[in-house]
Amino acid sequence: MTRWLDDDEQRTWRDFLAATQLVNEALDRQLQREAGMPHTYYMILVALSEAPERSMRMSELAARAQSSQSRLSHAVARLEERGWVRRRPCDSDRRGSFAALTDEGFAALAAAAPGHVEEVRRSLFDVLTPEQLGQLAEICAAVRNTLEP
Amino acid sequence: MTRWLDDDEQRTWRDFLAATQLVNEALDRQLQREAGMPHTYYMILVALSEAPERSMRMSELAARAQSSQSRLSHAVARLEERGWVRRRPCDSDRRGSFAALTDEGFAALAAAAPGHVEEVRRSLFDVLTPEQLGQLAEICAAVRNTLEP
DNA sequence: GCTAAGTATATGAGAGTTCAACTAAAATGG
DNA sequence: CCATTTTAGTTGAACTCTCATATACTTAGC
Repeated sequence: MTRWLDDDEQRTWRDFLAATQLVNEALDRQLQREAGMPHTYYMILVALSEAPERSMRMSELAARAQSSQSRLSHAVARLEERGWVRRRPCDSDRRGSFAALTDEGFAALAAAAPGHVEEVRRSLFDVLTPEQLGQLAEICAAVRNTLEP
Repeated sequence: MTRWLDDDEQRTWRDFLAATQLVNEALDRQLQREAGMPHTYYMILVALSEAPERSMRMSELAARAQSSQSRLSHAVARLEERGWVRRRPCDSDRRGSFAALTDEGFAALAAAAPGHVEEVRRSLFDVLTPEQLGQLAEICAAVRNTLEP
């Protein structure tokens, strides 16, 4: 009944798990060490920094930062404590709220970005040939398009 | 100074993050829902099940299950509470200890495996062409060989 | 309009992870 | 040998994540 993985598939799967975990751990450690934040927080700041007025509705932000709403809510609470983000109510829909990046938050992001990009290159881009990078792009796009709601 | 990512690289990077996260979340949800354990626990059980006598030193187990020692220690404590794993001291090195999969643990693993493999296929293997799968295998192996200690 | 259903967000508890510190036992090396 | 350093493993605290639930508002249906 079950279509088990053959040896090749097993190896691919385990390499996939190992590789993606290694990349994610490298990212998280670098950001935690040099910027005092986890990667998920960094993604939230990035998303906000790219929005008009550096401000966005919470649900929109959750989507862009690839976060669940609950996770985002907790995270923004912490970011607010640090003064990096501020929440404001939404006028047109009184259930909603906006999260806005503060100047301090933008500064923290700007300070973190170079080290982060370095790490991204070190742990992924520099490891692959240009051809492999192209292949990876297509593979990830395919997965994303299939799995994303 | 900083070599920022160009637009193509940005897109690749974000697709990579999204895709790997989607796969990991799918795995974790499936296992949590149908087997009551996170994927990290599953990996521990798998590693043990493949060892001689279904038993292994903690450090070896940490390496095989891609876990930090601390994480493993906590996890095995929980697995012990469930009766899925048992710890025994090591004779030849009295600092060390073995973790052994119990029959109940093996049964839990056997019960979880089919649904898990299904999910692996659904969220990754079935999405890709055979060619892409080969490419992914090489990419992941390259990353692993570079980043792994 | 008024009720029912749906949406946007928050919140609390429980569980897992990390990091730094700690214990204990081996290996190293004068 | 004895002192130092390394290794194996555990532990507790702080933090993040998930899941279920709660709240407040909005939209639909009648």
